[in-house]
Amino acid sequence: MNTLAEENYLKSIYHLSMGADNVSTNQIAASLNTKASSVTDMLKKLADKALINYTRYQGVSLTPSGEKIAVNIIRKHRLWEYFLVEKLNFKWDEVHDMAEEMEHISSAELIDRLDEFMDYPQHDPHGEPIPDCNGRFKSPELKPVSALTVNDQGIISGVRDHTSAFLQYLDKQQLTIGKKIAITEIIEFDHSVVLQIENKKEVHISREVANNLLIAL
Amino acid sequence: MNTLAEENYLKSIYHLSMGADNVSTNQIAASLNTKASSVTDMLKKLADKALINYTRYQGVSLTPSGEKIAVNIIRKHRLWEYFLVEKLNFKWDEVHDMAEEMEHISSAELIDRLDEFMDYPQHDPHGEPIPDCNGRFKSPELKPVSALTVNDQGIISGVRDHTSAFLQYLDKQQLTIGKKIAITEIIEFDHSVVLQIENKKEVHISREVANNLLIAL
DNA sequence: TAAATAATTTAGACTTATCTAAATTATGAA
DNA sequence: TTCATAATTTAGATAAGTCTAAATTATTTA
Ligand SMILES: [Mn+2]
Ligand SMILES: [Mn+2]
Ligand SMILES: [Mn+2]
Ligand SMILES: [Mn+2]
Repeated sequence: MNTLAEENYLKSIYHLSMGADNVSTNQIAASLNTKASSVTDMLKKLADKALINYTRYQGVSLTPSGEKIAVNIIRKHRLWEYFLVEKLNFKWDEVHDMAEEMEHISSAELIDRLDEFMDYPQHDPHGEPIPDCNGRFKSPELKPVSALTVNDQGIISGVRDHTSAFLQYLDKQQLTIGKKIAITEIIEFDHSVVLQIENKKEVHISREVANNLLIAL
Repeated sequence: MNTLAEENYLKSIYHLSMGADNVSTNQIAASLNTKASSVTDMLKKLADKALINYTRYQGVSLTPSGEKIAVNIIRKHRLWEYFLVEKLNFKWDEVHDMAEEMEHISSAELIDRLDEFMDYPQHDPHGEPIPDCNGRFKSPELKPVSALTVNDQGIISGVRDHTSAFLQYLDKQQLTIGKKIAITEIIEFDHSVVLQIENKKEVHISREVANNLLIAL
């Protein structure tokens, strides 16, 4: 098995790989709140274990086995988040830190039973897809509200920012996962957006918010 | 907060304190599968943190704050074991190792919600009492079958041995928690015991088994 | 009560994961 | 293309937790 630190590095590299295909030492350091020199040390260790492709100064990518481990950690993270919200009634902005601990519980049998117990949920409380027990999942095509135009409509299906502040703001505006929205107006001056929620309430959101709210068309 | 290692030491000292009131270095080493010298190092650390009373060569006992931490770990261990058996359908011999990991999940809010979700169970799958959120619990007076005499009857309420081998044997004999039993005969030659389960099946158990099966009268 | 033996502690070393400071390599602006 | 700057790696420390081997203290036993 891998240590807790190794698992966190692999997960971080996996997430950072979504953007570019080679991840830099500094990116990893920033995402794990650690120093670049610590990252270099760990990269050597992960390369020795054949979990990453690493050549000095060139950044890293996950090998298939590294990716498999990362996806499994993410599966566990998202299933526990779903459990916390659906079974223990936590709010979607409260569960991330707990799941950061729970994702390291090792038993595969446990997580598969948990998956079954919750009836194989497809998405976590933030709209992220939950990999199945073989690590497979499909990421639906989501667009930020900021990429839509007037009269476009769709369903709120994810968030880019997972901070409590943002999620609580969305709660207050009733901009929660699953809600249907339609774009009413885009203010050119500041790129803020007016939208209508399920044919009722109208809300006016800033460009910042529009950038971080993801819609399935 | 305390490290995982510190928590395991406190829990071990707590359990060993049930017998005598001062726990020895070697006892702790044996229970944690480590070496006496490692234990000594940790005892100094725990004493510095005022979690144990320790003077060289004299063994240790928990301070009130050390005991509070230990009981909390035990609460978490037993609640997770209950969850695994009652919600995820694991067998009582399968859950201990998973709970050893889960007991270190730190959130108190999480464990209190889990407690509520399961409707405040009083005992874990092995019959051990589950401390409430204030650390309070009552240990019922239990006697091993080996301490009973012919015609005594009672309810199976706990086990001394938690190994898979023993628990699976009990399952096979239908000697499970909650079953009512009555002593039919005690064989003097080898101290084995014949007992009747809920007025039906008769089983013959060895002295060894009789010593490890606990009854509430 | 004095050895012998057992229990415990100390000394010194190792591993993992981290850090700061210094050295090296890469990059991009002039 | 050259050099200043940014990114990355190396060197050397530190802390937690563990180990083996040696030293110390306590306990038994004769
Ligand atoms: Mn999360
Ligand atoms: Mn999530
Ligand atoms: Mn247990
Ligand atoms: Mn138990």
